Amino acid sequence: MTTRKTPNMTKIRQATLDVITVAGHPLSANEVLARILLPCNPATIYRSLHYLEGKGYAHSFVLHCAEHGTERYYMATTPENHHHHWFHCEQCHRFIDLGDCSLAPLIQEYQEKLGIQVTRDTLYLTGICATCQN
Amino acid sequence: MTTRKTPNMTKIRQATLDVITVAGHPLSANEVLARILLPCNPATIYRSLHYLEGKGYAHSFVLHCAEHGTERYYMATTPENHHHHWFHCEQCHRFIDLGDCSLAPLIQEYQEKLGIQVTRDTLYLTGICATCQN
DNA sequence: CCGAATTTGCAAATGACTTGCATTTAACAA
DNA sequence: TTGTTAAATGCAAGTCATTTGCAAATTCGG
Repeated sequence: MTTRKTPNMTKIRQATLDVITVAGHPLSANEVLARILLPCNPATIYRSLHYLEGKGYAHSFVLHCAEHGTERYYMATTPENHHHHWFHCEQCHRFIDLGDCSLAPLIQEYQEKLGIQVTRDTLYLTGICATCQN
Repeated sequence: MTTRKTPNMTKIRQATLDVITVAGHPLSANEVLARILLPCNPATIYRSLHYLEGKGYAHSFVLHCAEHGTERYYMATTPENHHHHWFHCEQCHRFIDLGDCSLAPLIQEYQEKLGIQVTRDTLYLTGICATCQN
Protein backbone atom coordinates (compact mmCIF):
# COMPACT_ATOMS: atom_id res chain seq x y z
CA MET A 1 0.00 0.00 0.00
CA THR A 2 1.54 3.23 -1.13
CA THR A 3 0.49 6.47 0.42
CA ARG A 4 0.20 9.16 -2.17
CA LYS A 5 2.65 11.86 -1.29
CA THR A 6 0.93 15.06 -2.25
CA PRO A 7 -2.73 15.49 -2.90
CA ASN A 8 -3.32 16.91 -6.28
CA MET A 9 -3.83 20.37 -7.56
CA THR A 10 -6.76 19.31 -9.66
CA LYS A 11 -8.32 21.27 -12.48
CA ILE A 12 -11.09 22.54 -10.28
CA ARG A 13 -8.71 23.53 -7.49
CA GLN A 14 -6.47 25.31 -9.93
CA ALA A 15 -9.45 27.05 -11.51
CA THR A 16 -10.66 28.08 -8.08
CA LEU A 17 -7.26 29.55 -7.28
CA ASP A 18 -7.23 31.31 -10.63
CA VAL A 19 -10.59 32.89 -9.92
CA ILE A 20 -9.58 34.38 -6.59
CA THR A 21 -6.19 35.40 -7.93
CA VAL A 22 -7.63 37.23 -10.90
CA ALA A 23 -10.30 38.88 -8.78
CA GLY A 24 -7.72 40.58 -6.62
CA HIS A 25 -10.14 41.04 -3.76
CA PRO A 26 -12.04 38.75 -1.39
CA LEU A 27 -14.64 36.49 -2.94
CA SER A 28 -17.31 34.36 -1.31
CA ALA A 29 -17.83 30.74 -2.30
CA ASN A 30 -20.91 31.81 -4.23
CA GLU A 31 -18.97 34.42 -6.10
CA VAL A 32 -16.29 31.89 -6.97
CA LEU A 33 -18.97 29.54 -8.17
CA ALA A 34 -20.43 32.24 -10.39
CA ARG A 35 -17.07 33.00 -11.95
CA ILE A 36 -15.51 29.61 -12.37
CA LEU A 37 -15.57 28.36 -15.93
CA LEU A 38 -15.56 24.64 -15.25
CA PRO A 39 -18.84 22.92 -14.53
CA CYS A 40 -18.65 22.43 -10.83
CA ASN A 41 -20.77 21.52 -7.85
CA PRO A 42 -21.13 24.02 -5.01
CA ALA A 43 -19.90 21.48 -2.48
CA THR A 44 -16.76 21.06 -4.52
CA ILE A 45 -16.10 24.79 -4.43
CA TYR A 46 -16.27 24.71 -0.65
CA ARG A 47 -13.94 21.76 -0.52
CA SER A 48 -11.65 23.36 -3.02
CA LEU A 49 -11.42 26.58 -1.02
CA HIS A 50 -10.69 24.60 2.13
CA TYR A 51 -7.95 22.82 0.31
CA LEU A 52 -6.39 26.02 -0.96
CA GLU A 53 -6.47 27.62 2.45
CA GLY A 54 -5.01 24.51 4.06
CA LYS A 55 -2.16 24.54 1.57
CA GLY A 56 -1.55 28.21 2.19
CA TYR A 57 -2.66 29.33 -1.26
CA ALA A 58 -5.51 31.36 0.15
CA HIS A 59 -6.56 33.33 3.20
CA SER A 60 -10.09 33.90 4.38
CA PHE A 61 -12.22 35.71 6.88
CA VAL A 62 -15.87 35.77 7.79
CA LEU A 63 -17.67 39.00 7.09
CA HIS A 64 -21.24 39.99 7.69
CA CYS A 65 -22.97 42.54 5.53
CA ALA A 66 -26.60 43.49 5.87
CA GLU A 67 -27.47 42.73 2.30
CA HIS A 68 -25.52 39.54 1.74
CA GLY A 69 -25.52 38.06 5.20
CA THR A 70 -22.63 36.23 6.79
CA GLU A 71 -20.20 34.61 4.40
CA ARG A 72 -16.60 33.56 4.29
CA TYR A 73 -14.47 35.47 1.82
CA TYR A 74 -11.31 34.14 0.25
CA MET A 75 -8.39 35.82 -1.41
CA ALA A 76 -5.23 34.42 -2.91
CA THR A 77 -2.11 34.54 -0.81
CA THR A 78 0.49 36.98 -2.05
CA PRO A 79 3.96 35.69 -2.94
CA GLU A 80 5.34 37.15 0.26
CA ASN A 81 2.53 35.56 2.17
CA HIS A 82 1.45 38.92 3.52
CA HIS A 83 -2.20 39.31 4.18
CA HIS A 84 -4.14 42.47 3.57
CA HIS A 85 -7.05 44.03 5.33
CA TRP A 86 -10.13 45.32 3.62
CA PHE A 87 -12.84 47.88 3.69
CA HIS A 88 -16.24 46.65 2.60
CA CYS A 89 -18.85 49.03 1.22
CA GLU A 90 -22.26 48.00 2.48
CA GLN A 91 -23.95 49.75 -0.37
CA CYS A 92 -22.16 48.53 -3.49
CA HIS A 93 -20.68 45.45 -1.85
CA ARG A 94 -17.20 46.26 -3.12
CA PHE A 95 -13.94 45.73 -1.30
CA ILE A 96 -11.20 48.33 -1.02
CA ASP A 97 -7.71 47.17 -0.23
CA LEU A 98 -6.34 48.74 2.93
CA GLY A 99 -2.89 47.35 2.28
CA ASP A 100 -0.63 45.05 4.18
CA CYS A 101 -1.53 44.05 7.68
CA SER A 102 0.00 46.56 10.04
CA LEU A 103 -0.93 44.74 13.20
CA ALA A 104 2.31 42.84 13.72
CA PRO A 105 3.76 45.15 16.41
CA LEU A 106 0.43 45.33 18.21
CA ILE A 107 0.05 41.56 18.12
CA GLN A 108 3.60 41.09 19.30
CA GLU A 109 2.85 43.36 22.22
CA TYR A 110 -0.24 41.41 23.17
CA GLN A 111 1.57 38.12 22.89
CA GLU A 112 4.27 39.25 25.26
CA LYS A 113 1.97 41.01 27.66
CA LEU A 114 -0.67 38.27 27.86
CA GLY A 115 1.35 35.18 27.05
CA ILE A 116 -1.03 34.32 24.26
CA GLN A 117 -0.12 32.70 20.98
CA VAL A 118 -1.90 34.51 18.15
CA THR A 119 -2.45 32.34 15.10
CA ARG A 120 -4.81 34.56 13.21
CA ASP A 121 -5.96 38.16 13.15
CA THR A 122 -9.19 39.34 11.65
CA LEU A 123 -9.60 43.01 10.85
CA TYR A 124 -11.93 44.66 8.42
CA LEU A 125 -13.81 47.89 8.17
CA THR A 126 -17.28 48.41 6.81
CA GLY A 127 -19.18 51.50 5.81
CA ILE A 128 -19.88 53.53 2.67
CA CYS A 129 -17.30 54.04 -0.01
CA ALA A 130 -16.51 57.38 -1.62
CA THR A 131 -18.56 56.63 -4.72
CA CYS A 132 -21.66 55.61 -2.82
CA GLN A 133 -21.61 58.70 -0.64
CA ASN A 134 -22.81 60.85 -3.53
CA MET B 1 -54.83 56.13 16.94
CA THR B 2 -51.86 56.97 19.09
CA THR B 3 -48.41 55.83 18.15
CA ARG B 4 -46.49 54.57 21.11
CA LYS B 5 -43.42 56.70 21.53
CA THR B 6 -40.73 54.36 22.81
CA PRO B 7 -40.66 50.59 22.52
CA ASN B 8 -40.29 48.96 25.83
CA MET B 9 -37.38 47.64 27.77
CA THR B 10 -39.22 44.46 28.61
CA LYS B 11 -38.29 41.93 31.25
CA ILE B 12 -36.66 39.65 28.73
CA ARG B 13 -34.72 42.46 27.11
CA GLN B 14 -33.55 43.68 30.47
CA ALA B 15 -32.59 40.18 31.50
CA THR B 16 -30.70 39.74 28.24
CA LEU B 17 -28.80 42.93 28.87
CA ASP B 18 -28.09 41.81 32.41
CA VAL B 19 -26.64 38.55 31.18
CA ILE B 20 -24.18 40.12 28.77
CA THR B 21 -23.31 42.84 31.26
CA VAL B 22 -22.54 40.41 34.05
CA ALA B 23 -20.56 38.15 31.73
CA GLY B 24 -18.11 40.90 30.93
CA HIS B 25 -17.07 39.25 27.70
CA PRO B 26 -18.70 38.43 24.36
CA LEU B 27 -21.52 35.91 24.46
CA SER B 28 -23.30 34.13 21.64
CA ALA B 29 -27.07 33.95 21.47
CA ASN B 30 -26.86 30.36 22.62
CA GLU B 31 -24.76 31.31 25.59
CA VAL B 32 -27.20 34.04 26.53
CA LEU B 33 -30.02 31.56 26.24
CA ALA B 34 -28.21 29.16 28.54
CA ARG B 35 -27.65 31.84 31.16
CA ILE B 36 -30.88 33.75 31.15
CA LEU B 37 -33.11 32.99 34.11
CA LEU B 38 -36.46 33.77 32.54
CA PRO B 39 -38.16 31.09 30.46
CA CYS B 40 -37.55 32.32 26.99
CA ASN B 41 -37.74 31.20 23.41
CA PRO B 42 -34.56 31.18 21.31
CA ALA B 43 -36.16 33.41 18.70
CA THR B 44 -36.87 35.95 21.38
CA ILE B 45 -33.23 35.99 22.42
CA TYR B 46 -32.24 36.83 18.87
CA ARG B 47 -34.83 39.55 18.70
CA SER B 48 -33.82 40.83 22.09
CA LEU B 49 -30.16 41.06 21.11
CA HIS B 50 -31.08 42.90 17.93
CA TYR B 51 -33.08 45.31 19.95
CA LEU B 52 -30.26 45.95 22.39
CA GLU B 53 -27.76 46.51 19.63
CA GLY B 54 -30.13 48.79 17.78
CA LYS B 55 -30.59 50.86 20.91
CA GLY B 56 -26.85 51.04 21.46
CA TYR B 57 -26.88 48.91 24.59
CA ALA B 58 -24.77 46.22 22.98
CA HIS B 59 -22.11 45.70 20.36
CA SER B 60 -21.52 42.56 18.39
CA PHE B 61 -19.23 40.90 15.92
CA VAL B 62 -19.19 37.64 14.04
CA LEU B 63 -16.44 35.24 14.98
CA HIS B 64 -15.58 31.86 13.63
CA CYS B 65 -13.93 29.25 15.77
CA ALA B 66 -13.17 25.74 14.63
CA GLU B 67 -15.02 24.08 17.47
CA HIS B 68 -18.09 26.28 17.74
CA GLY B 69 -18.48 27.42 14.17
CA THR B 70 -19.57 30.86 13.10
CA GLU B 71 -21.61 32.82 15.57
CA ARG B 72 -22.36 36.40 16.46
CA TYR B 73 -21.11 37.47 19.85
CA TYR B 74 -22.58 40.28 21.89
CA MET B 75 -21.22 42.37 24.70
CA ALA B 76 -22.71 45.20 26.66
CA THR B 77 -21.75 48.70 25.67
CA THR B 78 -19.57 50.47 28.19
CA PRO B 79 -20.78 53.73 29.70
CA GLU B 80 -18.37 55.68 27.51
CA ASN B 81 -19.57 53.73 24.51
CA HIS B 82 -16.06 52.54 23.80
CA HIS B 83 -15.76 49.17 22.25
CA HIS B 84 -13.09 46.67 23.05
CA HIS B 85 -11.32 44.10 20.99
CA TRP B 86 -10.84 40.51 21.99
CA PHE B 87 -8.59 37.55 21.80
CA HIS B 88 -10.34 34.24 21.50
CA CYS B 89 -8.68 31.02 22.61
CA GLU B 90 -9.57 28.26 20.19
CA GLN B 91 -8.86 25.62 22.77
CA CYS B 92 -10.77 26.72 25.86
CA HIS B 93 -13.13 29.03 23.99
CA ARG B 94 -12.45 31.89 26.38
CA PHE B 95 -12.17 35.55 25.52
CA ILE B 96 -9.41 37.81 26.74
CA ASP B 97 -10.00 41.54 26.72
CA LEU B 98 -7.49 43.41 24.61
CA GLY B 99 -8.73 46.73 25.86
CA ASP B 100 -10.19 49.76 24.17
CA CYS B 101 -10.19 49.96 20.43
CA SER B 102 -6.99 51.65 19.34
CA LEU B 103 -7.90 51.86 15.69
CA ALA B 104 -9.31 55.37 15.67
CA PRO B 105 -6.22 57.08 14.21
CA LEU B 106 -5.78 54.34 11.64
CA ILE B 107 -9.42 54.55 10.64
CA GLN B 108 -9.27 58.31 10.45
CA GLU B 109 -6.30 58.00 8.14
CA TYR B 110 -8.13 55.58 5.86
CA GLN B 111 -11.20 57.75 5.78
CA GLU B 112 -9.22 60.76 4.68
CA LYS B 113 -7.03 58.92 2.24
CA LEU B 114 -9.77 56.89 0.59
CA GLY B 115 -12.79 59.08 1.10
CA ILE B 116 -14.61 56.22 2.79
CA GLN B 117 -17.06 56.50 5.66
CA VAL B 118 -16.29 53.81 8.22
CA THR B 119 -19.29 52.82 10.29
CA ARG B 120 -17.91 49.74 11.93
CA ASP B 121 -14.60 48.06 12.57
CA THR B 122 -14.14 44.41 13.34
CA LEU B 123 -10.92 43.24 14.89
CA TYR B 124 -10.21 40.15 16.86
CA LEU B 125 -7.34 37.80 17.38
CA THR B 126 -7.52 34.05 17.75
CA GLY B 127 -5.01 31.50 18.94
CA ILE B 128 -4.03 29.72 22.10
CA CYS B 129 -4.15 31.38 25.49
CA ALA B 130 -1.36 31.20 28.05
CA THR B 131 -3.13 28.56 30.11
CA CYS B 132 -3.79 26.26 27.18
CA GLN B 133 -0.20 26.40 25.98
CA ASN B 134 0.90 24.18 28.83
C1' DC C 1 -4.08 -1.59 -18.08
C1' DC C 2 -5.05 -2.59 -12.86
C1' DG C 3 -6.05 -1.49 -8.31
C1' DA C 4 -6.02 1.77 -4.67
C1' DA C 5 -6.81 6.24 -3.08
C1' DT C 6 -8.50 10.72 -4.02
C1' DT C 7 -11.94 13.78 -5.94
C1' DT C 8 -16.33 15.01 -7.35
C1' DG C 9 -21.49 15.14 -7.71
C1' DC C 10 -25.61 14.70 -5.54
C1' DA C 11 -28.72 14.84 -1.97
C1' DA C 12 -29.59 15.12 2.65
C1' DA C 13 -28.19 17.08 7.02
C1' DT C 14 -26.63 20.77 10.08
C1' DG C 15 -26.85 24.90 12.56
C1' DA C 16 -27.40 29.77 13.12
C1' DC C 17 -30.64 32.85 12.40
C1' DT C 18 -35.17 34.76 10.54
C1' DT C 19 -40.01 35.11 9.79
C1' DG C 20 -45.18 34.49 9.67
C1' DC C 21 -48.73 34.18 12.48
C1' DA C 22 -51.55 33.47 16.51
C1' DT C 23 -51.46 34.62 21.31
C1' DT C 24 -50.08 37.21 25.24
C1' DT C 25 -48.67 41.40 27.41
C1' DA C 26 -48.79 46.07 28.52
C1' DA C 27 -49.39 51.16 27.52
C1' DC C 28 -52.70 54.56 27.30
C1' DA C 29 -57.17 56.84 27.33
C1' DA C 30 -61.65 57.08 29.21
C1' DT D 1 -60.34 49.82 36.59
C1' DT D 2 -61.30 48.50 32.00
C1' DG D 3 -61.37 48.38 27.04
C1' DT D 4 -58.58 49.13 22.96
C1' DT D 5 -54.61 48.39 20.50
C1' DA D 6 -49.70 48.24 19.43
C1' DA D 7 -45.86 45.79 20.65
C1' DA D 8 -43.65 41.51 22.41
C1' DT D 9 -43.41 36.65 22.61
C1' DG D 10 -43.87 31.60 21.52
C1' DC D 11 -44.02 28.29 18.18
C1' DA D 12 -43.16 26.24 13.97
C1' DA D 13 -41.58 26.53 9.57
C1' DG D 14 -38.37 28.64 6.45
C1' DT D 15 -33.81 30.39 4.81
C1' DC D 16 -29.16 30.16 3.74
C1' DA D 17 -24.27 29.10 4.08
C1' DT D 18 -21.81 25.28 4.78
C1' DT D 19 -20.88 20.28 5.73
C1' DT D 20 -21.21 15.41 5.13
C1' DG D 21 -22.32 10.52 3.61
C1' DC D 22 -22.05 7.84 -0.10
C1' DA D 23 -21.72 6.21 -4.77
C1' DA D 24 -19.58 7.17 -9.14
C1' DA D 25 -15.73 9.10 -11.62
C1' DT D 26 -10.96 10.26 -11.87
C1' DT D 27 -6.14 9.61 -11.47
C1' DC D 28 -1.72 8.15 -9.55
C1' DG D 29 1.70 4.48 -9.17
C1' DG D 30 3.15 0.24 -10.60
